[in-house]
Amino acid sequence: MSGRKAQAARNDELILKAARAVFTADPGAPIAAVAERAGVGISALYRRYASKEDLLRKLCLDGLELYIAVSEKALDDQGDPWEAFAGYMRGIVDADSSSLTIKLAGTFQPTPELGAAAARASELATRIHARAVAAGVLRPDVTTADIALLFEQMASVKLGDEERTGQLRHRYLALLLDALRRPASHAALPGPAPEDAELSARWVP
Amino acid sequence: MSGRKAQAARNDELILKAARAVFTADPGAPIAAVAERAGVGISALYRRYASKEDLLRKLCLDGLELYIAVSEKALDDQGDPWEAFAGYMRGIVDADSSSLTIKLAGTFQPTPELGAAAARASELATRIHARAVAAGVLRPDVTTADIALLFEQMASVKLGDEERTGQLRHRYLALLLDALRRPASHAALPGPAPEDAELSARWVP
DNA sequence: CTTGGAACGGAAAACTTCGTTCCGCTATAG
DNA sequence: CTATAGCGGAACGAAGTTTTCCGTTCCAAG
Repeated sequence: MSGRKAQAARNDELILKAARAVFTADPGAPIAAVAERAGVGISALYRRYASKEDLLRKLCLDGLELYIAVSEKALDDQGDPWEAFAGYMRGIVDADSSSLTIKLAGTFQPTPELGAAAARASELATRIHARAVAAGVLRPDVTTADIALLFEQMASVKLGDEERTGQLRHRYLALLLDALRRPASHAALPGPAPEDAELSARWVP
Repeated sequence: MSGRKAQAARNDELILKAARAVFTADPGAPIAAVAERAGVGISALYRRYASKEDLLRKLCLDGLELYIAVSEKALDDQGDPWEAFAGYMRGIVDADSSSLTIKLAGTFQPTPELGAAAARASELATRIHARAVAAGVLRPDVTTADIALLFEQMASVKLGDEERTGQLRHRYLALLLDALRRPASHAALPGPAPEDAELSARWVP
């Protein structure tokens, strides 16, 4: 398979990848930024999606499905209960679906399909949470909804490039897991702490 | 004191309060939103500030000064080292200066006065952190810069009205303090956990 | 070869949003 | 009574964004 058709199929992926990156970094980014990042013209976008909202919906759904996939894998893990739970949280933080799913929510009309996926994601999160509580490895006064908000807090961390941001998110997730775990067991924090220079870089426009 | 002059003096305060509330909720809000919230016309704003940037600078400086005041009060606290540190963190979260100071940074040309205030704030934060570490009450692998990023994470929590948001921030701050404290001592979480309805409310535009 | 049309690039149209200005009005100070 | 500080909000102009549109390219079928 090659030629024009192949190029088009490649662009499908290219555009989605670019859109995910751009809107994850800035949920209010213009469509032109996506096209530029994908290395295609604007019309290549509009050939595939009827409107910006359409593209946003697609991204949101993809994000939810990734979330669901990570959750299902975590539920399959029948090993150490705490490690299964911690692995779940690390997986969700890596998936970075909060950024897209939450921050884009409210910017478009949700479809039934999207609602169904959200319900499924919520159900899985509840099961994972319940299992960890039942196993006695999770602080019992933290609820499923708490976990959801904590994910958003991890997603709010943004500093430097994508790699550095991920590193820092895991650093604070480790701190959080320390607070969440029962019985307590304080692990070392991963990744280097932020440098002052990293912080102050945000002060210059 | 009454009459026209009094009304103007009252508007001074009204406008600043409205601006703080509006830009805290949405750093990119239009100036018209501030006027509406203050219950005044747009010209009342422009009589006091030459431009939007001017107003933003004023807010940022006020936020930094509040931060400094809270920090100085914490440094004065010569009681239990952990309580002094925890009180400091609770104070900063209540002041909610991260939302204004950080999220507005980079949107305007900083003045020397602003730079000086930022330097002073940073110095105080370092002193407070160092004191807590020296007293052995703070997890030693957490740096001053870590604390700054953790403040931002608390500030990223936004759910329901202002009161509910504050409540939740303190809930997660308590969790965080649990992870930060040495030797470990797990306190109960304050405030009710988020309800599912609170979370899902964000899905409807 | 030729050619129909899918896919594309990118300029321009159409629209939105926002900061700022301006003008007419009101109520007070003098 | 009058000059004017202070104000409300419509009007304006500059950006910025989404969407359309049209000329071009390139593959594949005849």
